[in-house]
Amino acid sequence: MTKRTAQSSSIKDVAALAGVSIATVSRVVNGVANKASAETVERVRKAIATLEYRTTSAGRDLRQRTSRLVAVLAANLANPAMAAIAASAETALRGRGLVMVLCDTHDQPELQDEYLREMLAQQARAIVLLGAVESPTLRRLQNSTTPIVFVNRRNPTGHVGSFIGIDNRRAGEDVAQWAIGRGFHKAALIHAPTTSSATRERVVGILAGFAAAGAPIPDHFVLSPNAGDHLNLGLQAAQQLIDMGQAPDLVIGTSDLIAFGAARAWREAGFLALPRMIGFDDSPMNEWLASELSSVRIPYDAFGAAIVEAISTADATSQIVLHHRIVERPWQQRI
Amino acid sequence: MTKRTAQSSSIKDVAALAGVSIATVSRVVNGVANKASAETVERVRKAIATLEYRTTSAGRDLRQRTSRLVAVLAANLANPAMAAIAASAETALRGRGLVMVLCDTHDQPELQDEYLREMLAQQARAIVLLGAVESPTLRRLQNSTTPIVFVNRRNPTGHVGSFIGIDNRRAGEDVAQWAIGRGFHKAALIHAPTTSSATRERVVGILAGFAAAGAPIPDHFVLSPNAGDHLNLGLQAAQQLIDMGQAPDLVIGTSDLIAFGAARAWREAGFLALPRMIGFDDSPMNEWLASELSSVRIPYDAFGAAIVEAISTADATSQIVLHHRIVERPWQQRI
DNA sequence: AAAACGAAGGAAAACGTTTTCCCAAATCGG
DNA sequence: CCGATTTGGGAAAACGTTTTCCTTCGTTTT
Repeated sequence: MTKRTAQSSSIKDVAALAGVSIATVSRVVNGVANKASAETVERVRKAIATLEYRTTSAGRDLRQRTSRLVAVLAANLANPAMAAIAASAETALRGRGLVMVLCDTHDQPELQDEYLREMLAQQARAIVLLGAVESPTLRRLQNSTTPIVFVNRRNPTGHVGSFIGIDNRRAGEDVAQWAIGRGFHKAALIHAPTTSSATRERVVGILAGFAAAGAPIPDHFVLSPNAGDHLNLGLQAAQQLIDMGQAPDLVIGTSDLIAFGAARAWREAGFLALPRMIGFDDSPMNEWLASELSSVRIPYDAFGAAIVEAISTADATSQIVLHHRIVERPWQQRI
Repeated sequence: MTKRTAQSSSIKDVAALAGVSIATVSRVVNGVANKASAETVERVRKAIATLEYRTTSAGRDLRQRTSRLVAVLAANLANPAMAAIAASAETALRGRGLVMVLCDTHDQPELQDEYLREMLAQQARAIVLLGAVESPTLRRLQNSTTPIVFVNRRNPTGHVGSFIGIDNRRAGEDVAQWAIGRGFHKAALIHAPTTSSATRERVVGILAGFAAAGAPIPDHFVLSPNAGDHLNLGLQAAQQLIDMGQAPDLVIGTSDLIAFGAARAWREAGFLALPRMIGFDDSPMNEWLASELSSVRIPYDAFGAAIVEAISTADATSQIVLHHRIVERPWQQRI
């Protein structure tokens, strides 16, 4: 008689069991004030508990023309720092009743566009670009009503958009000061292509920092191969340095991955003593896996809250600056 | 006059523009045969392109009582190997028009339950448990119609469920054989709690392998602390070994993270020469970051396709065994 | 005592699809 | 050339919500 399938129950079942209309159930669920007496609320609550009722999101989304989904489009999930930020975002979003959909754009404009379109069709509540790349659909999205948040890298289309990240220029300067203060005088800088604002600002900061101290990095110590991911990029740049017979006393990578790649070059070349290295991002695994790499730590755990704040506020140009700090790891001199 | 807001267009707009009914549009979109003439299809196609129409998922989901969402509940996203599997899953699912929702359960039953309930309310098409843990809701889900796939770890509730992973027991035996073949005779085994089938089977395989060769690992070389994550677990176990004055010539960890933790213990204790180590999983980063760790490689890239296959088939007990192989990395003897 | 108001709650519309019935026209089999 | 089948397509129901109007009381204000 009653629909007793394995299917979960709907608001109608709850209404029937509680002896009220579905409107009332909805209002109780959503906590609308002054719309139900204490006893009614109680009865509805009990019915909900009995039937283990949970709002079906499709119905809600359809009616409200929006969903609980928040798209997080990450440039590279293989980067543990990005994965850590994504994890932080997921926790924070859930705290607000939102669901994270995570995609890896592999830094490819076409893939990013495909995801953007798909997420619009899903009526995503907001879109978080964790390392955005310039692309047509992104450009067309500027005047959409869907909140877009740029994390780490600024809006690459030239328009100003909501941004969350550290002060990269300042971080670069800090690294330069740190290097000078520690007495390094033959630093090499390996950086990724400056298409991303993060890399660009870091490079500018580093060079400015050295220049201000009267110790500029010579041109032939600044390398920027354009091949492949950051790991291979660091590898190739370092091989180039080695081929040139250069022996820097410090290698600065604009990301930790670059530093990892560089380290591999020296290892493979058979060097026993690697130059000291410093990178950016400092993933949680560094403490365990890269115990000799110093790094500029970005506060991954703080990103989640910042993202939630950014998508909650109506301001599409809000800028949230998170604080970085240099994590210096001891240098193990091998005998 | 016409609804010309920033909102995206609906099936009605397409129908109007193409001069057909919404039913026809729907059929064209979904490729229903024998329901529209070639010219009609063409007209509808053009209208769709003009309006940049994309099906609103809420409407479809509501009608079909299911969604395109596939929930992936990972036990620990900080583990690069899990992140790699998740990335592989995402790509494969997208190829089938499905959307991945990624959650981190932190190996906690309560959190896993919370996610399970949420995903059921979302009418998730399927649920992928990437490292499941025993929990009440999971148990109650046994007779649900939603496909559930267990990856890496088998169904912890005792019921048999769809499984994807390597042959862990066999992998354990392979490691034992490898160790014996390489002449190690003072191996230490550090393993996580055997609540997970993966760990359990690996341990059994390893011990059986050594025993079969007449070279069993002595009890006091088998350690299984129960504190914290795998990194700390490895650290503590290794510290214990060091405190006991033991100097194994090989450390076997049931996961790479355990090996990383163990390595840290020796480093922090000031040892210049670490014991050789072998772990399980072999994340893509190992090649760069852990160039001396040998490991049993699981084929991360193969997981995506396997997951798609598992959730497509009706068989709720399908078992997909992926092939592992030992990646041996050279041992750099430091002078 | 009348008027005004707030509280409690129901009826019904609307959201965008898919899909089941229909029906008309065209094609086919004999 | 007639009945049967196929092809092409429309009308409308249904999916599960939220929310806008109403309506009915009971209470407060004049």
